[in-house]
Amino acid sequence: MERLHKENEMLRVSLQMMSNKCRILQETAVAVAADSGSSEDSNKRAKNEFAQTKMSRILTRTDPRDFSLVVTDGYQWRKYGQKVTKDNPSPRAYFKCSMFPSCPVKKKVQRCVEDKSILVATYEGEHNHEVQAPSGFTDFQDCTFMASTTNSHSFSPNGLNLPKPNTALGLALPHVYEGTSRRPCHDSMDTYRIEEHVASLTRDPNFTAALSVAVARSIVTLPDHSTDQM
DNA sequence: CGGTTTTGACCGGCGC
DNA sequence: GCGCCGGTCAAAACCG
Repeated sequence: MERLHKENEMLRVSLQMMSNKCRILQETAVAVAADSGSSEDSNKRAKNEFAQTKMSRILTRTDPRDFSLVVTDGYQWRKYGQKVTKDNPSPRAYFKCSMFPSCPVKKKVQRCVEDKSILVATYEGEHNHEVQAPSGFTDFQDCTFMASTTNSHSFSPNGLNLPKPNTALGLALPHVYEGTSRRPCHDSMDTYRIEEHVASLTRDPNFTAALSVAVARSIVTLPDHSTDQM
């Protein structure tokens, strides 16, 4: 019984967080537009990178007072370098996936020039393993939204091999598109569509309902030892 | 003690 | 060829 109360509370908190994220997503779509126009050179480079390897980007809004370069996404990362780049005074951190020694995935994390409260995480490659089950459901909550190069406008839930519990959330949350091999990063029309899309979603009571279902399902799919005892 | 982070050095690609 | 710049290495420090 107590567990049920806990789960209800968890569901309520999760829903609250999801709706917050929708707001964040809307805010950040604007930030992306501002950021993408900041450097032509980096755009060119980014375009080449996107064309050559499977890359994706996650934008995370953090506390402006928090200067750490940590983007929680369910994977374990080992930092192997940090560098201050020319076009951004904020240092860029380099991470490798440390869950599997053979996993080729790399991650670069840097603060947005325009809005230092936004962390831009660029993922390179694909994980060749499953993500470890998070110690708590909220461990994934910091992973706000993502841009998959393989499926820029769809609601593909697995752009980064996210685990099953997140799949439902992936279906509910749109991905922020930032760039593909065919299209430039500073596609204002895309940003506009994202904003429009998110705005409509946040106003849509059906979306909220869908979120409830998605969150509920994601909790159900988590291993629940309570069933052993009940 | 093992894993992670920090940080200066090094390397390779690219533009001039 | 040279210099700049981004990315990586590796040793030392740090931490649980």
